[in-house]
Amino acid sequence: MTNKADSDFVRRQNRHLVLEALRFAGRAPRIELGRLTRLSPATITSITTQLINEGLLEEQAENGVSAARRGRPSVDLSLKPDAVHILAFKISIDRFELVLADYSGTRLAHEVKSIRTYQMAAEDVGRHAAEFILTFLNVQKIPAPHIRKIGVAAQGAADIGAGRLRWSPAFKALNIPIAEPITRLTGIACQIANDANMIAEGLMAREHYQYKGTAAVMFMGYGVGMGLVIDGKTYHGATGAAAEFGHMNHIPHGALCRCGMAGCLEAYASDYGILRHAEGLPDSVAPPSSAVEPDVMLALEKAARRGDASALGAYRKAGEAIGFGLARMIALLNPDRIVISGPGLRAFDLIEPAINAALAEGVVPALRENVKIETLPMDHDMIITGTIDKLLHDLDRTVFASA
Amino acid sequence: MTNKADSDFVRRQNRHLVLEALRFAGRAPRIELGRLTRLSPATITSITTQLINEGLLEEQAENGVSAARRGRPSVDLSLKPDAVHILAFKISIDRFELVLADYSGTRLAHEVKSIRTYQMAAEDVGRHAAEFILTFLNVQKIPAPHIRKIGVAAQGAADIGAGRLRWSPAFKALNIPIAEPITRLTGIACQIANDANMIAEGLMAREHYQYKGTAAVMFMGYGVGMGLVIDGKTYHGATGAAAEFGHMNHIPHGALCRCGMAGCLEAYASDYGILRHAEGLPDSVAPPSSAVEPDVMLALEKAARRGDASALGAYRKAGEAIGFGLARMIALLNPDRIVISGPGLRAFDLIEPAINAALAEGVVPALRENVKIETLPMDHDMIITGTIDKLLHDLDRTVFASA
DNA sequence: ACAAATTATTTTGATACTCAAAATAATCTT
DNA sequence: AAGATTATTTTGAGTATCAAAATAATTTGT
Repeated sequence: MTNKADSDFVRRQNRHLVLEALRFAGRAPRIELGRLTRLSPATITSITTQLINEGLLEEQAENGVSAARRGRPSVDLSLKPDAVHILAFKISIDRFELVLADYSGTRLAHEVKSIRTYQMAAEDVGRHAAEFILTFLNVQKIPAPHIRKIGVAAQGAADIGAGRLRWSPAFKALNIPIAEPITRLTGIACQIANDANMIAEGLMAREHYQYKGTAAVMFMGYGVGMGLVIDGKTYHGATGAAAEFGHMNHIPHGALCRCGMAGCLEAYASDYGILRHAEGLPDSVAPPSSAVEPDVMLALEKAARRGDASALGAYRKAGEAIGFGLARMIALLNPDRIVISGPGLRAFDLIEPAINAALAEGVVPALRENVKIETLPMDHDMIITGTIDKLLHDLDRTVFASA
Repeated sequence: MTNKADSDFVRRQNRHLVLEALRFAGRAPRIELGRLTRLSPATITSITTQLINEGLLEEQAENGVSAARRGRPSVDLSLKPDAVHILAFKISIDRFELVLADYSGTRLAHEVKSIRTYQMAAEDVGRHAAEFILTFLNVQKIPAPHIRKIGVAAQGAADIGAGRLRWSPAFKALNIPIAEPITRLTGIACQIANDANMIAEGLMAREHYQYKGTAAVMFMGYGVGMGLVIDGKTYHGATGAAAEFGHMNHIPHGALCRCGMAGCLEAYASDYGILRHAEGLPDSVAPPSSAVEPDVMLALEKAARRGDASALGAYRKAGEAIGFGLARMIALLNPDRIVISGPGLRAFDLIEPAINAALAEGVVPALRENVKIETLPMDHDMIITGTIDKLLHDLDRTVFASA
């Protein structure tokens, strides 16, 4: 059951609609916003003047486009960049990354720090993160109060409500508090999310203004992740740890996984899983604690392309794991789209036949036929992009939608 | 992105709220509706008088409850039973079942028909169904136009949009048109759904007025089904064939399933799968085309309780399949609740240890710990109940919520 | 028996929002 | 320079909700 509606709700909803339309379009005249939102010109005028007065929107001087047309020229509106600033913080193995962005989503500054994460004590992580943030803001000469929100994207299982990282390959420690210490030490609101979810977020936000379907965005590389978009919204599960596709069991009592369990999909299809098979090591060999170097994977790929049987076999096993994993996911969720991305895509042609074979064997054709499988060239930045998108959309919805 | 809001939307939303509150409460005075919906007394008066005038609500004479209290006594309102009538139609192997219900959800008539479904030609199914319905209405002396909607619940994969049954254990034929022929021949609007989804629907509607969580309702018996409730709404997937838990692959290249694939969970955990193992037959033996007789399963259960090793082994295999299936589902969806039901529950104590063992092995403890697993005694009627609930909720939302 | 107290419901008047239609603004065409 | 055309704003109407006041229907107390 949803909540009651009143005129306050109406205004919030429609303000939100206008903001999202403009975020999607980049810049657009009022008449176009009316078309996108289906609101009348009168209402658009009312809402946009309000938003301009609040400093969220601004008129763009040069329009150009309509110069050759008859009639009163339209005036483009756009989000006002300095309405608010946000920080996207990406945590991966031995690496902190920070990006400052404005309200329009434009990136203003970028900073990377190498830092030994794996052995870090749980209670120190937040402090290290906060120090990194404060130094960054100091260098950029931006006072912390100008930042409205920090979004942290990390590998592993995030507990969104508690702002903690339940488990992550970047850390040996478990249940690491992230959001609370950052907020306490910097004074800036902070939320945490899973990195694959952020990719899905960014992808859907970018491609579809009103995407209402169900899509699974898979991500393969040093690990295997997934972001789920269900009925047009990124799905986080009861505690924010949904779509742990990499740790969905593939073979009962199977290969040893980084997470400590046996038989996880990741233990067959991630960089280290593929490598372990290619090297002929038994499934019971413990995975390495740090990421596999890119050139090692490159060498493996080359070997496979030369026809090396054990390399080819390892890729085949990876494809079979992914294929059956996707088959299981399809049976459960009946999505209309699957998007595959990640650095592992480089060797996708070596994996794909096994994926397709497994899909043909693992799920009834009627269901299989109904899902479109696409690949998307990897862009490491997509996690940051998605985090920025999510932060801004959240602000639009929760903060700026209300008067 | 959602739709624009206007005063029309506000009224619809709040009318819906009032209807749902009353459906939940059964009967309640206006003041209580105000509390449940958070609408002001003035608004409740306005909405309820309108609904009464439209013949959807009525005042109840005897209140009784508040007789001993001071002040103006409250007047209970309730849904007016004869505002509308609906039909719930359950299709299972060799069996049609029809229930007539009124707007309050009260069942008015019930009819079962034995009919050979399995060999039926795809194009005949709708005609047989329509004939059954028309005969029923004739006997009950109810003109077809008095029925607002028919809801069909069937085993197997339903294509909700197309109103077809893609695949069902009740029929040998595939892609059977259901909704269209029924509507054409009876003149009554018709929709189709998966039976396990209807159980989930009924369960959630009954237990929680404002349940917002994510739950999986599993159903074990002649087959294995599942209904998913995601963020408080039953989830149907892109084409209405979601939650085909029974046909989620368990073991690659594994046991032969009714659906024609190999290795489906159902091939291990359904009646026929358990029986096949108990009888020591190889996994490649084709499943029977009709349901296993209940007394056969009862005999198997007794054998297991006597300590029969092959029977116990079969139950153990079933538990392992279910346990790993649930583990995979948990990794993917991170639900807060799992409800297990169905006739197979009778032997649940024989299966449970293996389920728990598989869960312990198949999913990281952090995720496992976060989900509550409950069992619910089977009530065959729950499919009908859920179908009625869904029909009425849909009517409340789509038809009666608008002026 | 009757006033006071109490609780439920309805009525009244104010406010907020969208929208259609009219008015105004700013351009191009001829 | 008048007319055509397109974008935006203004005006006036309509419909919601809501707070506060009024009314209704009881019980309690004397």
